[in-house]
Amino acid sequence: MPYDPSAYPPFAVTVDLVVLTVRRHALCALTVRRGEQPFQGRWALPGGFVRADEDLAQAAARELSEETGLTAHDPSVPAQDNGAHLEQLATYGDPKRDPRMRVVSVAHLALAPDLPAPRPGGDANSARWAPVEELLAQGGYGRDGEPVAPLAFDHAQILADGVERARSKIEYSSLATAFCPPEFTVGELRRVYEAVWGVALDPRNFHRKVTGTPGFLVPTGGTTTRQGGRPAQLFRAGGATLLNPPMLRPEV
Amino acid sequence: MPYDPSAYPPFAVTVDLVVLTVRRHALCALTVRRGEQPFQGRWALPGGFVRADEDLAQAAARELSEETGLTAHDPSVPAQDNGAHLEQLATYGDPKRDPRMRVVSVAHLALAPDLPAPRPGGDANSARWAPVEELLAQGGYGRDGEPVAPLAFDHAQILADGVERARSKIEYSSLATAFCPPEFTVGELRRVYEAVWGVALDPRNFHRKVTGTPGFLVPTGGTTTRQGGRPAQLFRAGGATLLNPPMLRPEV
DNA sequence: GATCATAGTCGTCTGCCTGACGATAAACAC
DNA sequence: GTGTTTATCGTCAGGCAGACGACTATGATC
Repeated sequence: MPYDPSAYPPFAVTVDLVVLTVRRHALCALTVRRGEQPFQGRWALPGGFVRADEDLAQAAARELSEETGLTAHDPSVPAQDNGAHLEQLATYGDPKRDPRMRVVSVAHLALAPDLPAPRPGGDANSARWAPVEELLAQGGYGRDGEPVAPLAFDHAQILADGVERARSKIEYSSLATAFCPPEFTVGELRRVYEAVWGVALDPRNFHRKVTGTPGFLVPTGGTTTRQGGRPAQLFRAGGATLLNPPMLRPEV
Repeated sequence: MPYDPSAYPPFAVTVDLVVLTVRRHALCALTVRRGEQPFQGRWALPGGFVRADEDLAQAAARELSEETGLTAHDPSVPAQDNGAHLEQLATYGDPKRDPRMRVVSVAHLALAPDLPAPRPGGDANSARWAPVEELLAQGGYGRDGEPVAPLAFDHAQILADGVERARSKIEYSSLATAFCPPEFTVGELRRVYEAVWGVALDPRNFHRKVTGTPGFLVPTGGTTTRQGGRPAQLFRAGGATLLNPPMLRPEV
């Protein structure tokens, strides 16, 4: 198989982002409204072309910053504030996924704490956080009864894969803290798990589990009552990244 | 961000394969000798360009077939014979990973049973199964005392990622059976786990665990003594793909 | 201020799973 | 027959998770 660099088929390479957060007890994804054909006016995942001198991770971090203002965590620096977790998800390269030309998209998954407001690009109507439940309800209806158009391109599949990755990854890693602000309570962390998994968890067993896992949570000393009820201890994420034994997602 | 299809930077897209098998109690990977610059004469992972009308998975399956004669399992058809497991691993796109041009490589992971002989391409000296331990021993020495040159390009990183994926995936899935022939004994399956993880497992506890997990193994009724000792029951892989609870990799 | 609702935290109990390991079974080599 | 090898069954103790009772500390309401 002789290697002829001039004979390779030309591709465009993009990065698409599945940016997840937890808002009002629901797992939400960032979507942007497409301004051009194809799929004009439809919602899509944010993304863009990889530049000629850019690594894939750099391109994903740049797109994330452009769309949300978030900076990506450097994985080598564990306990960082004000940043999102960013990792490569999978690559999608069906020849017909973009009708215009051959585009291979390297999807990335970002997990972010709840942001004050969707500030993407400055354009008001062009971006929003939408519950993944609505986005993935194919041909269904949103919470307000409006019919929901499916996402552009193969973005519904990409989103589904990203959500599944997030759901399984918070089982055996401490990634759920990426959805939380720098300081958070055990109850807030539990509501993250409940929103991502879509189940109810026993507060007592959850508390025992997360406080008993070494390196998962570090108490800051402070307390808060922002959730109402008895004041709760505040924690920061500990250094541990892998939970052993893992959190178990309830069956059924 | 206006979308200008004529302004995208041109990329070449390839698939690279991490093909793993278990031979003589060791986890081995398929490597091919490079015939051209750069890295001429060095060992590399098999791979090649994605064709213009090909899906990424199709390209990976085609390369796998060309190099090994294996056909890839269709994941939608569970209990298939004479095929390898094939899944996407990750995508590598550092701008400098190929000195000639911008190449993005979508790496795939294939798990295959021990093959009679490496029959890649027909060229004798151009391909071999090598223990991953030797391939990843950076600047180390192989089993025969010969110094080992590291793999070409970033293939050592790709191989390491593939091995780690395989090691973690046999924990919670039934994928270890992909390393076994269609019918196999509990002891043979245990040796697969031992080779992939590089640890020794208790035969009695292992036997209890795998035979007690519903859907993992289906007895065929036959027995064999091909491993010596008392005849062992033969099994086929059951329909279950996820093991719950998982096999636990021993600590340290 | 008493009462209530809400959320957080600590304990107990039971069942399941795992790791350590003894014992037996069925083949082959000599 | 004896020894060696591998397979398979059993036992026991420790750890962890699910179910759930009890108590604590706030703010809201009357």
